[in-house]
Amino acid sequence: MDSQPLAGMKFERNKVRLDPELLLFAESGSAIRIRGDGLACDYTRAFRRAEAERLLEECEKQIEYMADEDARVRVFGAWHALPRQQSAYGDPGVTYRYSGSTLLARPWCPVLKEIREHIESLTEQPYNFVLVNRYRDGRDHMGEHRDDEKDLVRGSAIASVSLGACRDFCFRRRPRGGRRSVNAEPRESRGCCRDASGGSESSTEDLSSSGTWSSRTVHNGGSDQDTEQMCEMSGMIHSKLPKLDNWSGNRSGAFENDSVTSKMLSTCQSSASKLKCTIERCANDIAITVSGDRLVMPLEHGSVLVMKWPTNEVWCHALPPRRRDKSIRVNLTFRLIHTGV
DNA sequence: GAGATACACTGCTC
DNA sequence: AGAGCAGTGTATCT
Ligand SMILES: [Mn+2]
Repeated sequence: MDSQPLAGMKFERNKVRLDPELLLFAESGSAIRIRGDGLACDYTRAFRRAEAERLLEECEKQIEYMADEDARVRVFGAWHALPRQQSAYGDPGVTYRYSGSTLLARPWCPVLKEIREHIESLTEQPYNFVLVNRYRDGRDHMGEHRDDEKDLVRGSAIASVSLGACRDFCFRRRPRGGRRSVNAEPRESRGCCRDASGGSESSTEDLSSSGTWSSRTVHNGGSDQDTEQMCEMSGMIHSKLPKLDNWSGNRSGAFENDSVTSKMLSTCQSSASKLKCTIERCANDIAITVSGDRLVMPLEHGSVLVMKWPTNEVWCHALPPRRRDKSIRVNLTFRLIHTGV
């Protein structure tokens, strides 16, 4: 479990199975921290309700979206309209490429500037770009993907601010689009061997010491040396980012209970042996569910989810349709993009 | 230049 | 009827 040489470690996809029965509840108004098995995410409320409402209103007034006819992507050879509205803002000249498309940043508008400043101070990381996705109703969605663009500064975090409708957000380890025959793994029991008892309190630090993810870059010729460098970088940012412990004051209203009942103020920790992932929560009421190999969490109005390295190296995420929902959601993903210089 | 990848869809089962 | 998986059938990037 400790110090093996990076080069000697092997990542085996699907070796680690999530406990399908795991269901975690917490009280709301604060923070969740997920660590382990390649996941490194922090979640908290970033704005109190009234403020979030105002910000959403301003976003609706100020943000301009691509014309529908421009919002198209090509996937698996076919062109499709995006199942959502999209736009991009950022520092002058910053562009972001994904899935063959190039987005050119519009100059910051006041509300995005304001939100960016708040999120920068909360996460202690600068951002020079924000991708805006507007989900008109529960039919709008986003498919599984990783934010693994080369334009992103290696090891930097992505801060995802949610305004409006609460929608589920899913993480999945499995690769999209199963390779056929050649690499197909021999069927392996997909059943839930439920021996949930195990427990074996994994420590929060298994992220940096365990080898489950570290030797494996994704499927593009990253070297072990790259990986080591990223580990170092991640360590740096890791030490700066988790401000969760300091949030118990009234800063940002993170613990203000103006919309929910908040009971426990103690930090509790849960872990599932199969998940090898630690979930810490502070007085929280959102439910994180793990079923099969999916981890699902609702993203509330006024919240921020910080996806840190190495989350996007291995885990896909998606915003699946929720067809019963009728209301809009605006999502802002703040990013740090390489500028040519 | 070869090999991996795919922010989308449909079609199917439950 | 909604949710979630499987399989894309070809351009693009490394
Ligand atoms: Mn994303």
